[in-house]
Amino acid sequence: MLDGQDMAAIYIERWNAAAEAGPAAPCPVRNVLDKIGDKWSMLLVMTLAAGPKRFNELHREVPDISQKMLTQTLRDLQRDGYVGRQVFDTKPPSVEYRLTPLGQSLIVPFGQLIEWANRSFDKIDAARADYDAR
Amino acid sequence: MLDGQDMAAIYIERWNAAAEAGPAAPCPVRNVLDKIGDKWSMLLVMTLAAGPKRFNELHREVPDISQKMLTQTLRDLQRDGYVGRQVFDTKPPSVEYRLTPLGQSLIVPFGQLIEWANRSFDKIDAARADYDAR
DNA sequence: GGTGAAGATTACCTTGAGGTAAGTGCATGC
DNA sequence: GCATGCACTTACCTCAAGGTAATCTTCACC
Repeated sequence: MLDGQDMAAIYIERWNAAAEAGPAAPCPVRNVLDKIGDKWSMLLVMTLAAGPKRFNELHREVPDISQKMLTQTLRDLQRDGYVGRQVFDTKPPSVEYRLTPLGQSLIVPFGQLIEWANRSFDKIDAARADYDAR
Repeated sequence: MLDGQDMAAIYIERWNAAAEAGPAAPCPVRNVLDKIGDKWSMLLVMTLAAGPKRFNELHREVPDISQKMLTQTLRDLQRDGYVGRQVFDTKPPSVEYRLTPLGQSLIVPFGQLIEWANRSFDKIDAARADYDAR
């Protein structure tokens, strides 16, 4: 089992390798982190964790997202292999999105992070209040 | 032990609660994810995982970052309680940054994610190549 | 023949993250 | 007395993420 510092080393190593290789070869870890940082990707992944959903069904469950961003985020997730898209030849055609095995495997470590965030956010809040008081 | 779907539920629940409460109360989970998504925060945290470092020492280890962003990112991390800042009254004064216990505790789940990213990036690459071929 | 749903695409605009470059105050080394 | 290192700060600029709103196509329904 690796500990925190080993993970740190992996990230830094990848980052530096990518930096040397130039902008053409972005850091693979950053690649994943960018997805996690963006506003909708992980919310959609988590919504799909409950099972496959259709386009408008997703839109109803995540009403804040615009149609444009829903389409675009789903395309990105599909391109990276997190989500599969299946068109059914009904009239009008319906489209179903579901997590791929890769997408499902992300839920495990990502979930740990959610759990940490959930456990820690009052400490963060306290730290902020403390900092802002000065 | 919670499974992936429970974590999903936590995130979605927090998100919706924040959405209802209005923009004044942002989602606590998003808060953490935003830090993870930004370009420098986690790279600095991981760099500090090896031990306390001074300002220019950090700058030397992460040469791509600008002074402005280094200062700003460190301030943000300090505000959220991830890093501590200690000034030594030497001449010229030297400043040391180190992870707090909170910062150290983040390394564990974040490290899991790094490990996942590291294991999975060739699958992602393959998915992209496949997608782009069409 | 007008309306509405499904699953998008397009043009346009705003905001903010992050980069560049220069300056600051102080002290030591040459 | 000039340059250099430390730890910043400030002004300015750029670019891309994401929002809004309108439009499209095909079919079913009334």
